Amino acid sequence: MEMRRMYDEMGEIKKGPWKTEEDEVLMKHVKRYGPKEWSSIRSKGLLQRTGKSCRLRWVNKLRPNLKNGVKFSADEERTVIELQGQFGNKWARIATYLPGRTDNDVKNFWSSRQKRLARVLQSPPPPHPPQKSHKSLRETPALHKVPPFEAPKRSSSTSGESSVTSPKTLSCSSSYCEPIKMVPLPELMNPTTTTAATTTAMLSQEHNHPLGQFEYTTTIPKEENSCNLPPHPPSLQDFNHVLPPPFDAHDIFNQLGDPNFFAVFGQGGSSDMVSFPNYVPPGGERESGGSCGGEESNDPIMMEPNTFMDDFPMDMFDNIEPLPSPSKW
DNA sequence: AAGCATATCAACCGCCTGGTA
DNA sequence: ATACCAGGCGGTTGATATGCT
Repeated sequence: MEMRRMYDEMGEIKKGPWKTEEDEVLMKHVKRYGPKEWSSIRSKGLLQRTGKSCRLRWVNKLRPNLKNGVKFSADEERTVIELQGQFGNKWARIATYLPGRTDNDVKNFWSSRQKRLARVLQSPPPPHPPQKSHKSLRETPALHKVPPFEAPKRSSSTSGESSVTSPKTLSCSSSYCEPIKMVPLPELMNPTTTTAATTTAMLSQEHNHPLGQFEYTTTIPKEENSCNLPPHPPSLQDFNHVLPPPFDAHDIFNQLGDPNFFAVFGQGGSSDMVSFPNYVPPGGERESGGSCGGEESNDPIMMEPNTFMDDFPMDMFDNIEPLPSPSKW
């Protein structure tokens, strides 16, 4: 009778949560034929699940050595953040650097993080002095254990399983940047590249939000031979310049309670000490120095991979997409 | 204790790609 | 050349768990 129910109705595709019996059938199939021929499971009448469903179940839940129910470690979090900056939303690719994690795991982790960022940035600022509520602590349990973010390693992921593709090396030049664009933030956010750009753009998600009108001045390389320099990474002071009172960038970032948050900018810093050591404002000290050509060096002005630049590609304004409704988060 | 907000997770959907008949 | 199919992937959704008021 149970089996009868399991099959729903004759010929129908079974959907929904998997039962233990189904898992066992699937495991048996994989044991015998390997993780393939998923469609044959149904055609043989073993299960009324689609091949896709079977594959998904195996990949996400039944495969050996999965870290099911284990929270992302600080290292894993950093890896995801770093690789997301490099690869974008290529979850399957990112997951290959995280043993025991699936693309679904990575996707869910990132999605949760984004929602949290969105929520924090949309909520009104806390009264001064800013204080961490129990609530925010609860909602970022793992993140609070994360030690301050360190500059991403250049040639390997934290998992050590394999190397990240050779990162872009960005160095400074004598003609660093000149400000050329004022970008209304509602236009800045591209849902498909929700990284650092998102964080900034989220501040203006809702037009009736006090932050709705604020604009962020970005910069682009002055000349072609300026080594494709990125817009300068913003400091909290930069955010404060554009945040209308009573908002305070420190408050917002403190609310996040997410030290790894700053990883999206490519530089470390806890919520208590935020800094972008590589950042020199246009017309600043960088004017006088800097190497060009992209070779590795110890030059302190050289930017690490996964920098702010990765989040703000040069053509980022070419494909502006409408923002999703905040209610959909 | 109940109700609400939020986080987490599992699974589905639709699109894309590559192989093959 | 093309139609079909299987599998892979990213986006999304719904259910459940958890914690707070």
